[in-house]
Amino acid sequence: VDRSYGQYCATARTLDIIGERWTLLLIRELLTGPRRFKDLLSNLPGLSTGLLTARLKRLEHYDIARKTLLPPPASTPAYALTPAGKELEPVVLALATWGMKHLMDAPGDDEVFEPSWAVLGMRACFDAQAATGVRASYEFRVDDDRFHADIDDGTINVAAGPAHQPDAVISTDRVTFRDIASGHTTLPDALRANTATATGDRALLRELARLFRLPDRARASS
Amino acid sequence: VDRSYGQYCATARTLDIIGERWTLLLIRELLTGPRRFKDLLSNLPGLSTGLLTARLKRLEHYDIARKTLLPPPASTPAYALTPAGKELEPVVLALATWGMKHLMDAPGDDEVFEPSWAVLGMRACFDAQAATGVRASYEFRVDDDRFHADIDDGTINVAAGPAHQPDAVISTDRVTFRDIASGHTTLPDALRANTATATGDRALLRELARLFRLPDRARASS
DNA sequence: CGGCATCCATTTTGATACTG
DNA sequence: CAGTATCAAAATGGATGCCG
Repeated sequence: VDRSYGQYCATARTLDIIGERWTLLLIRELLTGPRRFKDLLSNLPGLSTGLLTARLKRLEHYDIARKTLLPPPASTPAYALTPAGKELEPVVLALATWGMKHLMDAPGDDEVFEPSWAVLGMRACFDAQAATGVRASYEFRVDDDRFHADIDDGTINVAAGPAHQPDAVISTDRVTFRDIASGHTTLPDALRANTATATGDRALLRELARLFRLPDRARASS
Repeated sequence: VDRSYGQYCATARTLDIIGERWTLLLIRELLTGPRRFKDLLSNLPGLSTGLLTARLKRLEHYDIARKTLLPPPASTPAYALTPAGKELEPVVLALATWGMKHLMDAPGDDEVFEPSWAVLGMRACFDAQAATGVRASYEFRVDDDRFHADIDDGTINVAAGPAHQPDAVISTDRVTFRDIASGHTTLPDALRANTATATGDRALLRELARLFRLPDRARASS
């Protein structure tokens, strides 16, 4: 039940552990914060409860994720990455970066979308160079979901949940947000079309386009 | 036969294409240069001819690899990465970096090892900072295999084949090379034990330890 | 050598029903 | 809600035979 590539190679050994189907997407989910069993299921359509259990067990066994309790008043079980698990972020961001450059044509009719995925997208698109000396806190409200990006002199922290002291707040719906995140429209265009609204520091809002750069699209193979 | 995650997400789309078993290891092989069908088979024990054919077809379909002819006098068919395929190097290096830090205990009795894998390891361990202003060409001879690393002011190019004008040449056997690459011994120790020999620029040989740094081992979970 | 095709045993998966 | 248990469908692997 434990199929290994049988190679003394760092890449192969990593893939022995996290190379199975669903595992890297599961890690993607956990990279934006602790998640409950049912939320993992609903964000990974097609994954069955049994397989999710097996994957989580495996991640626990290798000290990549851990079962925890959400802080009160929730006090409900959830899964969170360990430090070793968080160190897999470069792997997921590298996959995302390549995908953004080569694969992000229009969404398929049957493709689902979760705003939290764009949280990782922002980490991948963040331009640390452009952010030197910049200090800003943005809050994003997408329907009922909200998350925030805190930027401080070349570093960024994007996570789920509201910002503590946002300098600017952007509100929009899921479809518009998806189109902005994928480069099919821009925030200024959405503001003009009234599908998005923004409040707060005007100058910092204009900075957004400079801080997050989508890669030039290279091709659109199917 | 084409199972997709069905998510509008760059990570998921990338995994739709290269997430199947064997695919990333196949890309690892091609990242060190064009390879013939039989060499791919022999470096990926357990992969069958039919599955290798299927994987190569898929990579060709997505313009990640291409079937080419090796230059004369060989003139034999081989597979090489396209530019888009080479851009997957950060993915493989990220996997390797994590694996080196967390998983590289002693080799299992049944684990195979190919020196070419260490070529990628060198790219992953290369410290661009430490190499500013350094210009050097190293050749490595591992039994009959040879490859080279050319360093020029913070950039590195590691590939199979001999160096054009090596400043230093290191010769050793596969086992010793494996132990050096995995941090279980060091080049100076191997030289003292006469399991490795080195000729050429002494100063540049000493530089090696500074240019390539293995990560601190974090744990050794099985 | 460089593949493609076929057959078959074994694993992995996906869907669904079920329990504390 | 958080999982277990079950079963059918699909993917994989290994061997082998064939052909240019």
